[in-house]
Amino acid sequence: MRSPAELTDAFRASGLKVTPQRQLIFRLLDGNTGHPTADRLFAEASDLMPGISLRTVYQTLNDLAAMGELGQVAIGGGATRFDPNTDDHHHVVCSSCGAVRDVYVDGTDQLAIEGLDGFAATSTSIVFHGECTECAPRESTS
Amino acid sequence: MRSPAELTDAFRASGLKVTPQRQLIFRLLDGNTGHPTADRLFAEASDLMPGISLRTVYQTLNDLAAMGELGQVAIGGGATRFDPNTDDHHHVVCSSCGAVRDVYVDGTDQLAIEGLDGFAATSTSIVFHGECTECAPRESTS
DNA sequence: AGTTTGTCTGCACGAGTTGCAGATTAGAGA
DNA sequence: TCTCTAATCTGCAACTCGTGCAGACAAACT
Repeated sequence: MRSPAELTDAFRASGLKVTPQRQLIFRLLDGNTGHPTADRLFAEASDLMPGISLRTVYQTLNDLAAMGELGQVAIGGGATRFDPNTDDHHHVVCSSCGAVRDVYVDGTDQLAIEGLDGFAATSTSIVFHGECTECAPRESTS
Repeated sequence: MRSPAELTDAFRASGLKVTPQRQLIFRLLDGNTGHPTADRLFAEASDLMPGISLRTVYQTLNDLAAMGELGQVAIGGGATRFDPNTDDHHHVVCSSCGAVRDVYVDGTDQLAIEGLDGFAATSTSIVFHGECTECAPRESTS
């Protein structure tokens, strides 16, 4: 995702208006590596701008995603996770707490895919499941 | 997923009962490569057994998944896709129609993952996105 | 066949997300 | 700066996917 200032220009260039609500969301996402849900961002935004609507948060996130400035991580189950990191990367998800972390994977071009059968794959998303350091069993201290 | 007959034994061995509804669902899943949603299976089941409840379909699918007989494919967006194929495999999803197909990927062990940072990854799921042969632009015949 | 215990159905509910409408405001032009 | 128009905001209803619950029912052991 580009910087809040650049997004401001990009929004106007697309005929979209730049409101205080949107600027706030730009700032909350800028450099955010926590892969927040819309609800989480709404909570953070509400602290800084009481009265902001959840609907507005969704609207802005969808706009950003449509512009390709924001990724959406499909882990199964709960709410959509948003990711301002638009680099070519993948994710690890903690099976216990649901934490998501960016990982960079090398060697995806060398994968031998069998069974494509005419299907043209244009992008790849890899999700690793495991346990984060917080949730990992610490020397079985039970 | 094992055969309907084997599942019958496995269910009973787990203290679960084997009902006509469950047997029907076993049969609908047996060899099914369409990655159906619960709703889709409910529609098919309803044709063969009018009056069957969607709740029962969910219940049975969850039981099968808990027993490890059924996989769940996390593509973003819609309903959960169920997959009776329990081999070590991955998926391609058509961006246009949402069709899902199994693919076998070789070389996942050679992937170099950077940024794990203590995170212990125990399983990997890869989803390729692209267009299926049905949806692919056919020589731009427009 | 009788009894126990899990299952079925139908419905209400809950999470996550989107559609809609009226009030509001960004931003271009006078 | 004032005006105008189109985009946006908020609040609420609605929608999708999935689960909890309760009473009727049936599988399967004895």
